[in-house]
Amino acid sequence: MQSSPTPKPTESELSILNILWEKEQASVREVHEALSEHKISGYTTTLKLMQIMFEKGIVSRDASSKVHIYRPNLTKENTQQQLVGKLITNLFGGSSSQLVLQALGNHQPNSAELAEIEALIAQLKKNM
Amino acid sequence: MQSSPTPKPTESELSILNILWEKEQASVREVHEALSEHKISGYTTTLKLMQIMFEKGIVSRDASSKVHIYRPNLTKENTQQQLVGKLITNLFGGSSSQLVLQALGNHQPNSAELAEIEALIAQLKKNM
DNA sequence: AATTGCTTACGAACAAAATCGTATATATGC
DNA sequence: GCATATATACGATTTTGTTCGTAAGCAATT
Repeated sequence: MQSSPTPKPTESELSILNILWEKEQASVREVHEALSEHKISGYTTTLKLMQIMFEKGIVSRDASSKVHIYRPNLTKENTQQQLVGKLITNLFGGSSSQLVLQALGNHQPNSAELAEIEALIAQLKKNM
Repeated sequence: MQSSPTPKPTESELSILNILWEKEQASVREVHEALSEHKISGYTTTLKLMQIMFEKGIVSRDASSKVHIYRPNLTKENTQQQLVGKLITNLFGGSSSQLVLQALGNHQPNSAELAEIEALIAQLKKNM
């Protein structure tokens, strides 16, 4: 449809976005806390990253109180779509089914998930 | 099982790997030629990238003749697996089915591909 | 042997991302 | 009012990736 309004987030930015998506909104402190579960880096590093994301337009923030509150500007769904699309193009020769086979083969879903996938496939076949 | 022996290839490196996977092996000139279809950059840029990939262990090369012949050290399958796994972890909360639904929903496969996917699903169900 | 045309080697410049230290503002409790 | 704690701002550094210019080697042709 149209080109992406914001450039692809970096890996660090993605980590932060994941937290913002989960919490809906958060202060730098909260993000940093959550981030620290998996990664060790200074508070000001997280701060700086989030400031840069703000400059890039990846997040917005409410600066009306001392503690700024950040919100994601990208939806998780759009970002997933963008990155999956890139992966399909760059590594699967544009074939989504190749990606699907790869994903299913190496990360077995449970039966409920399988049912969901089957339902979607049935849907797709109906619309062909 | 064990951590990745080679670090994740960059995007440029991935472009080169794609060509090497297709050709099985190639000189810098051949890679550069193929690369030029999509991207414009100097010959020495491609050369340098491939030299760095060699230093990183991503490719190996036969330097016995003047024109060095490069080969990929990573298989396409392993690299796909690695990157898909990362995507599932980083962006789909570890749920492969979420990725699959996303991929199928936004990049409709044809009926032959659908059949392939259904076959794999049948296989998976049998083994549960 | 000199020129031409290709090759690799290598350093340098540039850009982007990540990290952190320090300065400064502000609110709270004494 | 002052000290303390916590916040943002911002510059500096480091690391990684990308790009290219230039040098040097080598083979073939003249």
